[in-house]
Amino acid sequence: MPEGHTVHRLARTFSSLFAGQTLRVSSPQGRFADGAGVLDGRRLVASEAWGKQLFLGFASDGAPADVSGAASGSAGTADVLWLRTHLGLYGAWTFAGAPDAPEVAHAIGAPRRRIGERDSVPAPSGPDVVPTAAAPSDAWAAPEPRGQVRVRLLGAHAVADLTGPTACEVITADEKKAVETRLGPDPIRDDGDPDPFVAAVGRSRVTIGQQLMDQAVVAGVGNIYRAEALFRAGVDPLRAGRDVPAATVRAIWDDLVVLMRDGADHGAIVTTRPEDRGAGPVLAPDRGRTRQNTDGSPGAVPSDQAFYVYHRDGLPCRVCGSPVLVKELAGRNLFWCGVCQT
DNA sequence: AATATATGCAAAG
DNA sequence: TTTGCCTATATTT
Repeated sequence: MPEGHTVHRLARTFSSLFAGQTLRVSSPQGRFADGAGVLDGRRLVASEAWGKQLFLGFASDGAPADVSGAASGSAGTADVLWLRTHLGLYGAWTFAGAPDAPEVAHAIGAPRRRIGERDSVPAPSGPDVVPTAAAPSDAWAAPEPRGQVRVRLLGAHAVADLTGPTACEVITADEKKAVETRLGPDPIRDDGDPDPFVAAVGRSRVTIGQQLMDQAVVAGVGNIYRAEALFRAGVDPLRAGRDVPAATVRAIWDDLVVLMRDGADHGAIVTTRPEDRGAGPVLAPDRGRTRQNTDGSPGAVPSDQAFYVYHRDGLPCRVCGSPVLVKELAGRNLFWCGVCQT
């Protein structure tokens, strides 16, 4: 459910909460017991995102911290093990922290009702407070895991719980490289290169709508960014990629860079231009569906005005007024305006 | 209590 | 192209 912006935001959150710390790693649910045992007691030295993949690098305790993950080639990278996670449709990380922990969103991932403020619990002042490498400035105990927690990362002043991931495994640097090799460029990453994206779209008869969802073509785009970027570009999702001018494909990339980086910064997807948002409450009847990523702080834009076409089927197009269309394509709902997008 | 739904992916047919 | 999987939440029976 999270698209790439969410995962980049997670990578930043892990850096700010746990960078350089020796972590206790466990699997309360038990399904990741082996992997947790391997990582337990190691030090977090890197936190990276590529598309929807999150990579957390763990060095054996005592290795120098290098959370940028940039110093490849230096001694010490060899013994880094990586925790690769992918949230899939329902995965989510939830966080809780001591009062002195950096402020983070309570939950990042699948839409979750906010449970309240931080789930921090007063220290039991008993002997069973888990000691951590970097001693917390004051006593703090992590809350009990709630639900099916596959992995729990416990640091000096914060805890992160993962539920419902579609992927969760410990891999080597070589295996990480292999995963990255089959991913397309990521518009959020500084090293994201538009050329392979433009080339891939242009050489295929597969519809541009499907190609935007193909993580080997472009990494991090999901159903919302696909629908919204194509609307903003005025491109019919059902057009064959090779029939879309390269300059238009390149413009879509440039737009994705802006939209997705903004999403990563703010924690919410907003694609509407101010002039296209309704002044008052938009007539959209509430169909009981989540309209927007709920991670991070709520943006200034009401969630029912954040999108042009995503989940707006049957409602009037914000630009031309004709009803927004929906169709199932390759198992996912595709939303678009049949008039504005050609 | 059972069912429907979700911003995803990959293996099987 | 279809199926299976991972989970929490809202809606319906």
